[in-house]
Order: sequence, then structure tokens, then C-alpha cells
Amino acid sequence: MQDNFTIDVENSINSGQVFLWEKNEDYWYGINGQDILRVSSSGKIKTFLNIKTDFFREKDNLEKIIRSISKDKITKIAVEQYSGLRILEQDPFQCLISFIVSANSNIQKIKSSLEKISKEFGTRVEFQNKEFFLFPKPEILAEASIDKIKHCGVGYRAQFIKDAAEMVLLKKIDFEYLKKCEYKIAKEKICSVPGVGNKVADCVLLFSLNKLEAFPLDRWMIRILGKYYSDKFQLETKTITEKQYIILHEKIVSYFGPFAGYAQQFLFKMERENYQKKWL
DNA sequence: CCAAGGCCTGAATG
DNA sequence: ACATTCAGGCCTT
Repeated sequence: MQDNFTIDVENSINSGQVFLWEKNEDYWYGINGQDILRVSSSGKIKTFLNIKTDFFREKDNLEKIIRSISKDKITKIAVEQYSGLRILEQDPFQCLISFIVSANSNIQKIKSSLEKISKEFGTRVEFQNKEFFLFPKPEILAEASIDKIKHCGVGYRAQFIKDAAEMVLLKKIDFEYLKKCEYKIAKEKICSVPGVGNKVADCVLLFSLNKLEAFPLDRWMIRILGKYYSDKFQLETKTITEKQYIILHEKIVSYFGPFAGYAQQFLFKMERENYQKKWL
């Protein structure tokens, strides 16, 4: 009964896209902005606010996307091995703060910091007889004291978080607008947030703003490109400059196509599993 | 434009 | 033990 396009909830959540998720018996529970999602192993969602969300992007035509990104042996293997892996569509503000926190860090610590932020600044609610803390609203983080934010273990990123929250509050960053406009415009805008460079911007664009051509290039992806694609994208240096990032991204999109972000997610997942890296 | 260095933090490594 | 390195970058000089 298992077709090629069944959602693999476990692998989708455990792929470095989201952090405030916990498995409890048969369900995954996750904070998504002001909502909480309870997801069954088959991908059925019940939410705290009782609203419809397309968290697993079921609007996407996976058959078409997979056909489009399967350009070579490596992607074919990754897609086959993790066929149920999905790009998630999460709350943009939470996503923005999450990836600002992620810079120069690792999954376990990102998770711990975000949990502290939610507990310190978010609203406590009960859902399915369990206690949760929603993700704090922009106005709360914009008004918060730097010391209190630092206390969540985010260090120098505290000021970035506060400033980012203020920009969202003042609509200098308008997520609804960014969702509609094209990749380049949205990227430029999101990069104007302090603490947001190319990599963080691409994560936010791909995981919350509907930009499937975003292709976050972190250390892992650079490693993967060097390992499997050195013939296609020559990487001279280990750390890439801003300009190199832009050029590389253009080459990537012209190779993988408009759904390059999906290719990134499959490759990233595969490589980290090969190295047995831990997830949530 | 590019390269180098600093930065919070906590777990892993020597 | 204690020092150093490293982890899913970004910013300033």
C-alpha cells in the first residue's frame, strides 16, 4: 500500500529543518509559531488552534519535483533512499529566529536554546493533556532584555534576535509579502536582518517562505558538492565568500532546476545519515 | 572585492 | 584535570 509519495514523518522532522519537536508514544508534537501540531506516523495533523496547515507541503507535485531534481546517480540514490522526505512549511518568524540561533552551532544546542526561549518568553498552554510553550510573538522578543535572551544560551546572537523581532514587528520584514515575491527580492530583504547571511536566509526562504529554489549552502552541503559534484561545481576554497555563494547558487539552480531546494534536502539528509549525525 | 579574526556555548577530543 | 577544537555563520576590520 506504500507508494513512492507517502510522507515519511520521522525523516522529515529529523532533517534539520525544525527543532521544537518531540516524539511521544505514537505522535510527534511540534511548536509552530502560535500553534502546536500533533502528527501521526502517517502524517495526519491535528492542531491546537484547529486550523488547516499544509505543513508537509502536500500542494507540491512530488512526482514532478523528483523527476526534475533527479539529474544524476547521487540524487537518484538520495531520493530513493529517503523518498518520503518533505520540505516543511513552518511559521516564518519562528523559522527566522531558529536559523539566526543556528549560526555557528549544532542541532542539539539550537534545540536547547529554542526551548529555553519558548519557556522564558512564550505562552504556556495545554494540548492533548500535555504542557507546551508556544513560540514567543515578535512583540515579546522585541521588548525583551538582552540579558534575559542571553540567558537562553544564545550568546552574541541575543542582539540579533531582538533586532530581528523588532523588524518583524515594525513590518520592515513582512512575511506575507516575502511569500509572494520572487526569490531574489525576498532574499535581499531577509539578508538585511542582522545575523542573517546567505545560508540562514536560504533556510528561511526554503522552509517557511515558499522558495523552492533556495539551496542553503552550509559546511555539509559544501562538503557534499566537493565530494560528488567537483566536476560540475569547482570549489576552490573551503570557506566561501559572499560572491562565490551567489555564483555557486546560480550554477546549482541551473543544474538542479527550480526545485533545487528539494535536492538539497535529500542530499543533506543522506550525507548526515551516512556520518550518523544525531537529530532531535 | 577578499582574507583573517572574533564571537557565546557546550560537547568532544587531546 | 585542563586546554583546545569544533559545530549546520555572520560581521567587522
